[in-house]
Amino acid sequence: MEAGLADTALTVPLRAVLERVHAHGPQTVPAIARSLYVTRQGVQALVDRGRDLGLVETVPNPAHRRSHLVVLTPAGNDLFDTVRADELARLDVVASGLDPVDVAAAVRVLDHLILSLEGLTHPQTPTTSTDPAERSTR
Amino acid sequence: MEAGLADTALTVPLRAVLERVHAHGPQTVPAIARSLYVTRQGVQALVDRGRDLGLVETVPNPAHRRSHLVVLTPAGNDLFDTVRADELARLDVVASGLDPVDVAAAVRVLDHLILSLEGLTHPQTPTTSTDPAERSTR
DNA sequence: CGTAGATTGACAAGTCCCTTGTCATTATGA
DNA sequence: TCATAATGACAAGGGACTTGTCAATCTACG
Repeated sequence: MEAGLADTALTVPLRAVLERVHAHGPQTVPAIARSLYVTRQGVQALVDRGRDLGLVETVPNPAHRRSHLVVLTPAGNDLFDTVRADELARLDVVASGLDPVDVAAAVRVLDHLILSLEGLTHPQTPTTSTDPAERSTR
Repeated sequence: MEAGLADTALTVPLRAVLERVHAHGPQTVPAIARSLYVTRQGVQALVDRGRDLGLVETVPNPAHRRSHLVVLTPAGNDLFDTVRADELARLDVVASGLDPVDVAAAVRVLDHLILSLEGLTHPQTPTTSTDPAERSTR
């Protein structure tokens, strides 16, 4: 994945933030942090850099006066689409040697691992858990 | 995995170095670095810390006057065994909900991914490639 | 309605891992 | 033998993450 980011100003964690906003729409910094299993302070630094790069911006949040929503700018959206297309092109080469049945099984295993490890390492609130719809994608 | 290291002086990368030496015996720093896809300088720093902790030591290398071999001390070996046992205990809980057939398929997929991505990102010498026997373990 | 507790923004200090770069020393192979 | 590659050692720097703190805001309950 890093290879596809080489020509851009993105890093892997920053790409993860963009992906999250791209897939789930405007969110607050703490919401992104919870979905990525890191602290809000760390995500805040990534968002700040994304804003400096003109890839994201913060808009008022009707549900909270101080906690703004992070959204993609047109430039950020375009860049993410480009990076994503680049990754998929590389993946096609890799996928050519894979059995779709095996891939489906692998997805089941990894989904189970994510859920199990989530239970092992974060045995608290199951409320803000990761959106299951995010997994099993492609 | 990090959870199992919480009580120890280990970090995830340092654990990886110990695992490599544990599984493949005495090796030079550059050899470990190649197997982990990082630079020898980075591994050298990890080995230095491992030595400070009394977990590894360097012994003369009959094949090279300056490039010593990294080996586990008894303390390092014991600690790794303990950590490993701890991890397996946790894994048993996770594995209870997994279909062995799916796991086997997942291993095939991941092996393919490792090899394919290795080809994509390191399109050079296939000589010092990762030992295939290391994968598909348990 | 008011207040206690939780969440959030903002700022700070610090650690860990990894990178690139350099130079002298040692190995390797033509 | 000699050019090239690999290695050790030292350095500088960056990126990501953590913990800690305090004030402002939100939420829920009495």
